Amino acid sequence: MESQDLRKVGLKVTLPRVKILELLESNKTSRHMSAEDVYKALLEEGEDIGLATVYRVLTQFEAAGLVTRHHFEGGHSVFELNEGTHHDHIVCVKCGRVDEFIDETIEQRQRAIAAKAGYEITDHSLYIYGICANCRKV
Amino acid sequence: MESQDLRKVGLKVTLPRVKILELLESNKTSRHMSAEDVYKALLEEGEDIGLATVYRVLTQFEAAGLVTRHHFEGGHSVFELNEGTHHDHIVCVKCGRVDEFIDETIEQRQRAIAAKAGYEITDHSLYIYGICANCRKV
DNA sequence: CTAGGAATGAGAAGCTTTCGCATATGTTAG
DNA sequence: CTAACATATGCGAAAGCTTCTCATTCCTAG
Repeated sequence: MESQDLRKVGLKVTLPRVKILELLESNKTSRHMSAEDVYKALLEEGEDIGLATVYRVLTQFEAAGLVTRHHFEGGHSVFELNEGTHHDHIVCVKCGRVDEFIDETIEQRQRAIAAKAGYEITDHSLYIYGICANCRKV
Repeated sequence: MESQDLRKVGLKVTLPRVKILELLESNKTSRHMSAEDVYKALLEEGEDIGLATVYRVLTQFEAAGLVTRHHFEGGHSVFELNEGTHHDHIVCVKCGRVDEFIDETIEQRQRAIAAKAGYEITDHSLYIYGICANCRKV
């Protein structure tokens, strides 16, 4: 029940917010969508939701911890539904395949490094780029 | 001798390219400069180099492997002179300060993760975002 | 030294993202 | 259940960063 999720994080249950959350949860397209992707997907469903609203809602979702914003190359952001567990990404530079992983050792080291440098961590991003098994076969 | 570096990578030796390379190598300001930073620094030196040229030159330097482009939060890029050694970054989200670090444990874990997932690593990027000691004082 | 192709500068244009404001929509008290 | 209020939306305009266009200027090979 999405509306509960929204209420829980203190957001009014409005049609755009519900539709966007449904879309992200439906996972119809990809787990990683740009604001533009979301906007177009909604249009195709016949939902008339403005692009500005998509941005606003995604930003609110991010603030509420429902989604994570990734800064990919090309100067635009993509959003990904949070499903409880933090994870990092390993991306195939040939086919675009994305795998996710978690490594507690790395997490620990990051915290240690930040502490030593005098930073209070707000976020971090780790991307490994490589060629996946499939693409190497060819 | 910068002009040699430029010739080596197949770029004509022009005043803007020399000045920008000198600036990056002089390390006068910071190791990590946005195009705007470079533009302003050149203006202060009395060099009348257009912003468009700065972008063009930095993009060419990137293609030639002289600099690396980083995509930071906030939607802008910063450029860093390549000097052989790999390192990762920790960025202050308030003041934009950037520190660098190397952690062999993390490097090892990354290699292990990639191997397990069947990837052959080509590259990786790790950014830690946080608030630096200075900004937390305020 | 000269000619021709490449690079530059200035401003316009493109993209993503945000803002402002009138209107429409949830929510809550009655 | 309804009404009144605060909040969210939609639209267009605007802001920031980056790229493009094109006339002019600058390297470099001959």
